[in-house]
Amino acid sequence: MLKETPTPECLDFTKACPSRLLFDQIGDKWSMMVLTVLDSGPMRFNAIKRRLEGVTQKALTQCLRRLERNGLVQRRVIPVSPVAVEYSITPLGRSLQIPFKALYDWMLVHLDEVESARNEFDHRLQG
Amino acid sequence: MLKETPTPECLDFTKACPSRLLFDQIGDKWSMMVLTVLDSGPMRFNAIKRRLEGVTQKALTQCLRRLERNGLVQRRVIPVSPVAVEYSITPLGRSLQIPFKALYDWMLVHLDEVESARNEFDHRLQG
DNA sequence: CCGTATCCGATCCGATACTG
DNA sequence: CAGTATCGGATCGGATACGG
Repeated sequence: MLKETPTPECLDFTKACPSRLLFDQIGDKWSMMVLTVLDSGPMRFNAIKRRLEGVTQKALTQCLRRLERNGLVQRRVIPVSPVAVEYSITPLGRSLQIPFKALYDWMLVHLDEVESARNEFDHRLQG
Repeated sequence: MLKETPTPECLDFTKACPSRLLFDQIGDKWSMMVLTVLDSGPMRFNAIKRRLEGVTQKALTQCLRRLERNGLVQRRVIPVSPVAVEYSITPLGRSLQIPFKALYDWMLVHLDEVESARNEFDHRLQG
């Protein structure tokens, strides 16, 4: 399975860039909000669902599975009837909140700039 | 256009969460790598394309347009023949690199943990 | 309550062809 | 060189129905 060797100035961002391995998993619509919700404490499935207005059961299930698979969330089945399932954030997931909050804060600070850039761009297309 | 009022404990993350307005725009496959590449200096279209192995012309064009629209990248047409187009990172785009690098560094530090969590999860499904 | 299974339309994405 | 236009397959995402 020989691979072509990229030239030195042609870094293979596709496969080598570690950020891909993260962004692919948590850059989706709900992951970060789920982690934020769980950061306040363990919560059951439908409780999370109620906090994320607009999420469907399917989407939330897939999201929680992926977070669990990546070690960011823990799933615990409580054997009562009907069954209860409690989700909680792991230490790994909690540590991710730090860099994510930096991104979140950047957005709060620069949202106005971004929006005016969008308006200007969209206006140039019309004018 | 009256909206239903969410209960206090039911925050409307869908529409109110500012992180969505950012993640939707730069959480895609190539945006962050484009910004990283441009962080080293202005570059022409095909030069960027060569640095990002695997990107198609269509994907790169769309990505650069979106970054330009959000004020993170500037596009400059140089009127020679055949036409040359130079892309450069804006101060706004450069400032985004700071929180992004925090996320990138988190990944470098915790990649092993994430991967072993994945292996364990995938193995539980089989076993 | 907490899912899984299925269907189906919308959307993405790459490949290809063409243009100034 | 730097795009635009178009097409078809793959994938996403919601709605619905059903099961432990």
